[in-house]
This record gives sequence, C-alpha cells and structure tokens, in this order.
Amino acid sequence: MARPTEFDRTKALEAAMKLFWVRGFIATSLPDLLDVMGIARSSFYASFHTKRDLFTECLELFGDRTLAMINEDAKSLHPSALPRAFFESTVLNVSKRKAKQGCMMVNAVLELADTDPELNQLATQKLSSIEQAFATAFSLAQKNGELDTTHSSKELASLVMTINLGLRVLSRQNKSREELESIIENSLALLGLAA
Amino acid sequence: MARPTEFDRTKALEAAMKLFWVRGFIATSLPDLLDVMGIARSSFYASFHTKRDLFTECLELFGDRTLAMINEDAKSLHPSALPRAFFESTVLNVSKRKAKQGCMMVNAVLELADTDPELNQLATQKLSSIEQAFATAFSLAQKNGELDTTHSSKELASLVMTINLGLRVLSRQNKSREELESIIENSLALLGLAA
DNA sequence: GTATTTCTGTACCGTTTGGTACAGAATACC
DNA sequence: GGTATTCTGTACCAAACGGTACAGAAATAC
Repeated sequence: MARPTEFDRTKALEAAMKLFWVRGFIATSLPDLLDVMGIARSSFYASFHTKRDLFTECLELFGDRTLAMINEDAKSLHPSALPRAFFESTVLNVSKRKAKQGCMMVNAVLELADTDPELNQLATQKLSSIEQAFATAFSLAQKNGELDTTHSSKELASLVMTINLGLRVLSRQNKSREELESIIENSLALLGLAA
Repeated sequence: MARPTEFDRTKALEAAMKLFWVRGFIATSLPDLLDVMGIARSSFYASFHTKRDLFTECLELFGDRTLAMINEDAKSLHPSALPRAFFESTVLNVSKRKAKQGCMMVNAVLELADTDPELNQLATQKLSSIEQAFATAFSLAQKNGELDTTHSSKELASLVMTINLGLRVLSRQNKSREELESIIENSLALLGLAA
C-alpha cells in the first residue's frame, strides 16, 4: 500500500461521459477531458488507459443506465405505457441543453459508423438491448391479453425504436418541445400505445 | 487569359461530398480530400477556400439533390406514394455500402450539433425543406380529397420525417434490408400511406 | 518568340493531437 | 524514522492537423 488516489474515479468517469455525450468522440480532445475530469495526464492514463478505452467505458455506462431506467419503469408501469414514459424522461422532461445532447449511443453510431466499426457495434448492441427490453414487455402484455396483437411484439418494439432514433435526431436540431411532443403523441396514437 | 484549370471542379466537389458523407466533417482530413479529389493543396485553396467552406458546399449539393429527387417523383407519383418512393430510393434500393452511409444531412446534424451551430443549422434547414416538400404534396392531395385528413399535412410530414431520420440511423448500424423494409412497410401502413 | 497570367507541386508554418517519461510528492508499512 | 510504493504534475515526444508561401510549369495574347 502507498499513496492513495486523490480523485473519485466514478465522478471523473461521469464528467467524461457528459463531455463525450455532447461533443462526440473525435471532437473531444484529451486536454478537454482532463479539464472536466479534474485530473492530470498521468493519472488519466493510469486509470483509463486511452481515450478510446475511456469512451468505451462511458458508452457502456450510458447504455446500462438507460436500460436500467426502462427496467425500473417496467416494474410499476403497464407495458403499453413504457414508450411514453421513456420519451418523456429522455426527450421531454429534460432541460433544453440536455435535450440538445440527444442520445450518446445514437450519436456514437452515426459518428463512428465508418471510422470505428467496433465502437459502432458496441453502441448498436446497447441500443438493441433497449429495443429488446421493449419487446419483452410487449410480449408479456400480449400474452396476458393486455395489448393488441395486430403487430408482433418485435415489430412494435422496432417501430418504437425507430421513432426514438428519429426523435433523438430531432433533439439535436433545435426543435421545440411542442414539436417533439406532438410527434410523440401522434406516434403513440398510431401505434396503439396512447394513454 | 492564361493557363486553364486542369481539374473538373464539379467532379472534385462530388468526390469530396462522397468522402464527407461517409466519414463526416472532422474525421475527414485535408490530405484525404486532396487524394479523392485528385488535386493539389494550392488548387484546393484556390477553388474551395477552406475545408469548412467545401463542406458547406457539399452539404448544399447533397440537400438540393435530395430535394430535387422528391420534386421529380412528385411529378409522376401520387402524393401518398411519395414517402415509399423516397424510402426505396434512399434506403432500400441502394448498395449495402451506400446504405451504410446514411444521409449526409442527418450525419452532419448529429456530428456538428455542439461544435458548429452554423453548419448544424444549414443541415437542419435543408432537412426542413424536404419535410416541407412532403407537406406541400400532402396538402394538395387532401384538398383534392385524395388523402385522408385525420392528420394534418404538416403532422403527416413531420411523422414521415421522423421515420426517415430513424431509418437513417438504422442504416448506419448494419441493419439488414429485410429489417428496414419491414419497418418501412409497417410505418407506411400505420400512416395510411401504404400502396 | 516574348511577356503575362494563372495554374500546380511542394516545402514550410505554427498549433494541436494522443501518448510517454520521469522527477518529485504523499502515504502505508515496518 | 526510514523505506517501499503509488500517486501527481510537467516536460517532452513524434505525428498529424489546417493553412500559407512561393517557385516553376503551362497556356494565352501579342
């Protein structure tokens, strides 16, 4: 045992995630990261290895956290209410600044599709797990006769995910809350998932 | 008069657009551009000024071309068939490599939301003009009683655009043609725009 | 053929990039 | 208190970045 680490690794990771989230992988420089993380260069490499490794860790954190949110909602809400709850807590009920950040996974998919297939795949996989969570909930509700079976649970989930992706792009343009809300309402109505 | 320019400006611009399209703004370096454009550094700056200016020009070219495609389709197709035609020619009936590129405007919106508000706005504006083209077509059809009026033409257009944005994100993940096709079919059916 | 003009190729610029080396500070063990 | 260990801060690295300067090549005008 010797000199203990002075910074809080979790806090530093969180700060890095926020910056990557808003600015993307390439556009975020190491000095930028060190600044928001509040640590020195050598501490950075000792704890997080490389910029890319850190990004991976941030992406996983973001994905896991998003999935956890849905799973938490699923405990108390009816499956058919899950999409609306998700849209509300990720798109509607957030500050304008935060809304503009969009979804880190979606941002990563687009940014890294051509330059880093591995990170692209990681983001894709995390998004899939979210879609899967919706599908599972829908499937359960359909078995219980609580949800219309016109569309299969998989189809329904993939439509919800498509809308979600679209909304995340709209968020990164300066679309107003009203416009997003209208799209959400209309989409859910069409999908038979309105309140 | 003196020595004439050796390269074809339009061809060079096109080549640059293709590279920006697939790789994004920041990740595309000047040497990369010079390489695909087939011109030297000084010729580049003489003709295109800066990397950012070139990107602007490419973005406008891409947007105008996309809009022209819709307007062309609008001449021969029923308004309600426009979205399907658009999805087919941009997402479905293209090579796998091209599909993975997504839409340059969508890519630009996401990549530059935080780092370059001006370019973000340009891409946003180009996307809006496309949405507007859909809205105009829908509005006309509704006036002629050829299209259901449950949703206003604006609402319909914004839903189509949301689906489009979602599809473009899905394209940049390695989603299969079948999966995209299924989403398109289901979406159009829900919107009352099926064939 | 000569002068003039405009293009092209390359060397060069300062800055920034991600990553490393290493000296020195701080703590735990004994 | 001495020693071992692990942290932090900074100087440094080569490479790549976007952009500029300038010499020389090429074509027209006369």
